[in-house]
Amino acid sequence: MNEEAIISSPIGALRLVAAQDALVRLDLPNHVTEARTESAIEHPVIRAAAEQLGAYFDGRLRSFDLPLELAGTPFQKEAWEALVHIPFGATRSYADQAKAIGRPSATRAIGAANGRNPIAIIVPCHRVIGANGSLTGYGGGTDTKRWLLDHEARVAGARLL
Amino acid sequence: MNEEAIISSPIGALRLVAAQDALVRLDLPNHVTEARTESAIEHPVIRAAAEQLGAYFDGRLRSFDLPLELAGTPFQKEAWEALVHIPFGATRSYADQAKAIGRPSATRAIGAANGRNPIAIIVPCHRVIGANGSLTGYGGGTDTKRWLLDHEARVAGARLL
DNA sequence: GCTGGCACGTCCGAAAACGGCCAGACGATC
DNA sequence: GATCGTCTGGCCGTTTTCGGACGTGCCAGC
Repeated sequence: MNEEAIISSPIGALRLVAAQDALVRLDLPNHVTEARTESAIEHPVIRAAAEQLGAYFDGRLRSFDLPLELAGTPFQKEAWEALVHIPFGATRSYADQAKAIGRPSATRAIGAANGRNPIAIIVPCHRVIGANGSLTGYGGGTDTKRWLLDHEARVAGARLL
Repeated sequence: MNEEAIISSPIGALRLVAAQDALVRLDLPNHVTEARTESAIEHPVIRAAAEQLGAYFDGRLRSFDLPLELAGTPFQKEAWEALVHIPFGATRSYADQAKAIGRPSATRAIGAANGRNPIAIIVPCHRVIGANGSLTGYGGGTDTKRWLLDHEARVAGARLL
């Protein structure tokens, strides 16, 4: 029922999964075990996602525009929804995100929800860091988190010139 | 995703549900609340089931041949699988059925599993009765259970003539 | 015919454990 | 004092675990 594709990126192989007409999942390299060779991409949503990801890594794209389908608890959906509104190149603390959804003290729950974000990068859970500036953690590994943040900072900075 | 139809029968309205290319559910009258009028049956599996049920109630069919999809726990699937092997017109005790799947002492669990049989009549949980011959119980009501058993006994007897 | 003990998988609710946290308190260091 | 680690207690949704209560039963014993 779900269609799947693996594409390469500067941070490694990414797995994209689409159901019907929406993207459902984007796994980071450390969760992509399958060493399947890339094949022709049939699914329109996956193809669009692949293209936008390419532009993102090239520094040509700052905000994604894709149909997403986020499966989770009501709380998780709210949390992920809040993530999408964090601008490219910016960061927020878990407390900020908690406030944004009207549950100022649910900071730990936010951490847990972000950890379950099914669509990495596009739903930018990497832009959420500790209130003291530490990276705290990332499903794809903190090194990947740092890479993404550095990348966005670099691109955002270059644009200012 | 699932297609559904309601057909009439000598014991009342039956609800048939099919998913993809297999029958998924058959509800007995006492669980069919909806008073929907019968409409044209589109789904091939539902149509086949309706035809075979007609033949069954007419005494022309003794064993069903339909693609079934039984959703349940491993234990339940085993239990239901055992049901299908009970011949038309025959009865077994819950203990018999328990032995048949290699768990001789799980008689009460068998009762519970039969009570959850999603496809009545076709998966003949009505052919299982107490060790002492009592009907004990039936999702569709013991009167319906008795009707089905009488019907099968009658048809089976007639065939012997 | 009725009663009580036994057996077994499943469901359900409650309780506890588990995180990608945070603010405040406390020393320690410079 | 200002800054920086470290530690502590509290916070919150989710998951896991656990215990008890069922239910289409059966058998022995009265």
